[in-house]
Amino acid sequence: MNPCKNHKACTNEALKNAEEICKKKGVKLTKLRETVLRLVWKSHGYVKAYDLLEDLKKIDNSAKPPTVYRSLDFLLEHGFIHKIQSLNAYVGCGHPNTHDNCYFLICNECQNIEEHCSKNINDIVTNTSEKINFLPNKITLEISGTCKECS
Amino acid sequence: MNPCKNHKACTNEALKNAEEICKKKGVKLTKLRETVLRLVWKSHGYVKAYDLLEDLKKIDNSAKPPTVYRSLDFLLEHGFIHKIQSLNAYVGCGHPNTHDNCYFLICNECQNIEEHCSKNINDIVTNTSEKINFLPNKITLEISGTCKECS
DNA sequence: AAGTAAATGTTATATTATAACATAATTGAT
DNA sequence: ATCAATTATGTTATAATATAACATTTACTT
Repeated sequence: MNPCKNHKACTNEALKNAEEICKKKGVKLTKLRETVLRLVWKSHGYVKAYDLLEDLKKIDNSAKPPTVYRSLDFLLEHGFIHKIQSLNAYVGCGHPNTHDNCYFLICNECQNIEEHCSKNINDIVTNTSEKINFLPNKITLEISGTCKECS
Repeated sequence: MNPCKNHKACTNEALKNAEEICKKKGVKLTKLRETVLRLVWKSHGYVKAYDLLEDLKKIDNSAKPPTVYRSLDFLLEHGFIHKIQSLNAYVGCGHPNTHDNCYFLICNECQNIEEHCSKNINDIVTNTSEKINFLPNKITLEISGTCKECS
């Protein structure tokens, strides 16, 4: 899954997108936040907060849990990463301009995560919910299984 | 949401179902497991593991985290409860014989959870996944929002 | 009754995340 | 440029969630 030809390019694009969006929004992608985003993007797999912390410590030994969680919070808030609830893990967002209607395919073998967006699925969920007068706010859809390459 | 007329009846039915299914499967719904299941069913809302632990301690002061988690594991394994991944919480399953294709509507106001099943949603997810040769194994679909009564 | 498997008890610790307060950097108004 | 305010980061401590490892008890099988 996600056999990207050139992962450095993926990462750089993600970083560039984040920069642009921050600029547009008037928020700051500080050095720390950028570093954390880069670390999240070290692969197309998911990363765990305390693994990020270990990675950060290699750069700045004084890093502590809040260092990581604050950056993660910022990155989540602005849609540069997503949290995978079923794994307590984080993954970079490949299309941070439109982070609606997303769901995640999680390969149990290679740990890679593919983010998909489907207005279709989103509409069905929304319609079904509204039929019973439930007003949906946030949809968490995570599908674990085995990806093409691993099966 | 879930304005059940008689929650005692809900609970008793859940307990009865669990008993029957255990009998059929040849597994044991021990006193402890039954107690935990009853505690999970104290409402239609979700419960947190350490709240259950507090509840259990009122009955048996020697209860400890593994006491709760082991029972939860058993109840999860046999489909008597579900884990709500986005909340790290647990909720009773209202129809434990057929716990496929389920998703959860979580009201942010009243904390109640309604479990729904839709072969429709499940099929769409499955088809969409398979189109890209992803073999789905487990689908986590959790929708938080506001229920009819709370909106 | 003895042996085995399953369940529970118990201690300790791992993992994930946040609260609370201190300091530093940045911004914006004067 | 300076001060005040805001934002970001540093730091210490601890809360919240979950499991590992081993001991004991209970239940089941023969």
